[in-house]
Amino acid sequence: MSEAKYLKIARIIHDRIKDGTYQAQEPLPDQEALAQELGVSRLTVKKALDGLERKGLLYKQSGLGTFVLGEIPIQTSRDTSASEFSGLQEEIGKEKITSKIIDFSIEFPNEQIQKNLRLKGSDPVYDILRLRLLDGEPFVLEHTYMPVKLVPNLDENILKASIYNYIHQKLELKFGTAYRKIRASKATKWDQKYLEAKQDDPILELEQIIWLTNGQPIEYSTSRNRYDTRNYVVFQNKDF
Amino acid sequence: MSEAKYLKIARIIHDRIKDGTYQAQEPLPDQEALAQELGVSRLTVKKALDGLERKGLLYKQSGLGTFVLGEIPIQTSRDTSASEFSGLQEEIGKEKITSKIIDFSIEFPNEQIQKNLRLKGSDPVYDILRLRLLDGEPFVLEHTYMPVKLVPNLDENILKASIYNYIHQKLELKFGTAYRKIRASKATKWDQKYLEAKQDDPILELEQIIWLTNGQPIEYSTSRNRYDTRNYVVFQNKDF
DNA sequence: GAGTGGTCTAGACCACAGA
DNA sequence: CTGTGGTCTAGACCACTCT
Repeated sequence: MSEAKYLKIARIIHDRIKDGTYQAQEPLPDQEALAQELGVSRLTVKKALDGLERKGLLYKQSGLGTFVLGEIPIQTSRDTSASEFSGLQEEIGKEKITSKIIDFSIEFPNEQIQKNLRLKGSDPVYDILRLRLLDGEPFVLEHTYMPVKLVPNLDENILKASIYNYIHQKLELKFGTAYRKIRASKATKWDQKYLEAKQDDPILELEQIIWLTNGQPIEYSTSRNRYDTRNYVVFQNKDF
Repeated sequence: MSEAKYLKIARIIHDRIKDGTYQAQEPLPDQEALAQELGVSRLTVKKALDGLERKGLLYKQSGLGTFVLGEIPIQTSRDTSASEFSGLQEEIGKEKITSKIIDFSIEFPNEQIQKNLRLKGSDPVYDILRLRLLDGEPFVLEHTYMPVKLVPNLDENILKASIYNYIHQKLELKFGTAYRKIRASKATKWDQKYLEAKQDDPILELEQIIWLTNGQPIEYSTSRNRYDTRNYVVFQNKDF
């Protein structure tokens, strides 16, 4: 089975919401009817609907039905989901994002990095400082630590392209979970130099640890964003 | 049935992780064994584990087992989940949070508010500006719009206590979904006055729309946080 | 009472990891 | 090959909403 049925069903219903077959604020056919129509069990339909509910496309009311949520007024195309694993290139587009390597070295981790990446002092890490540019304009300053043993043979060509592509496609590693902390902070001298932030410009900072599906921490990083070009978005649903 | 079985099972396993019965990085008993022990079907156990996985307590590896993730190094008690509906009082504690009402009026909504709350121009809204203090120190400046028809009889006593308590317990309304946008911005004169922010202090801003379980928007609000006392946290899991 | 979504079961088969 | 989690089914009962 190449793809789970419930994912196919979810895509079908997703498409129907997008193309207007199911209208905003209007109810979908009930789960049993969808199950019949699509040739699966009701539970499989429910699982598909649960996924779409988490994504914010619909909501369910026990006893009443399943409804299309409709457009979210404050949502814009510039919003960055805080719940995605994709790198900047996949998120925004390969053509638009370029990277400048400011620093790239291999070192032994200090105590904080050891703790965050669950390493010994003798396990070397990459220490990567990259400036990411959007249409040639400074966008994000990323400081990334990764264990060398998990990401062998990292080089400048990969850094200039996409680390995530290398990890996912070449090394075939999969991200499992991430803990992300978002805060505002003052512009440092580096922000002023590389992001071309003014001294009193705020910075939107994201600090995160990413784990592989096998529970190993693979990345500890800090992203400093220009305040005028980026925000993070969270969609929250009861129960989830 | 007062509470779903899978929620009880989840709590039991949660407790076992907390009290060290299941150790970090170690596997839990397999789903079938847990099902036998706890007297439920395997699917019910899986549902409980799925919930704990979303919360970040454990991760699963198909073919291998279910493992305890363990402590998250960068997590602190000050972290505010960006995925909760609770108000400040429930989050931080009734004793520590006080509120000062800066402005409280009823008005007809402008176009933006009409769109965000899905209202007509003739549907009045509350326009509430509150300063929330933590241990007497300025903490968050909240600007909230709510439809009058959904939240009748709001008054200053409620605003000084907890709006969310009133909505949930007195009106018995339930929040269903929320779309939250987090950004950094510069301190305005109001931030300087009420939050006692300096002119060049950054502000951590959260803009959100909250919907009830029946799909009606009940709140559009903007929270301006002092940068040195608050951050938002997102936990992300593959598939979820 | 009728119709909806939520939960739960027993049983089956699949995909995947490791010996 | 064995053991794990992932998916799927058919059928059942429950809680909830509205008429």
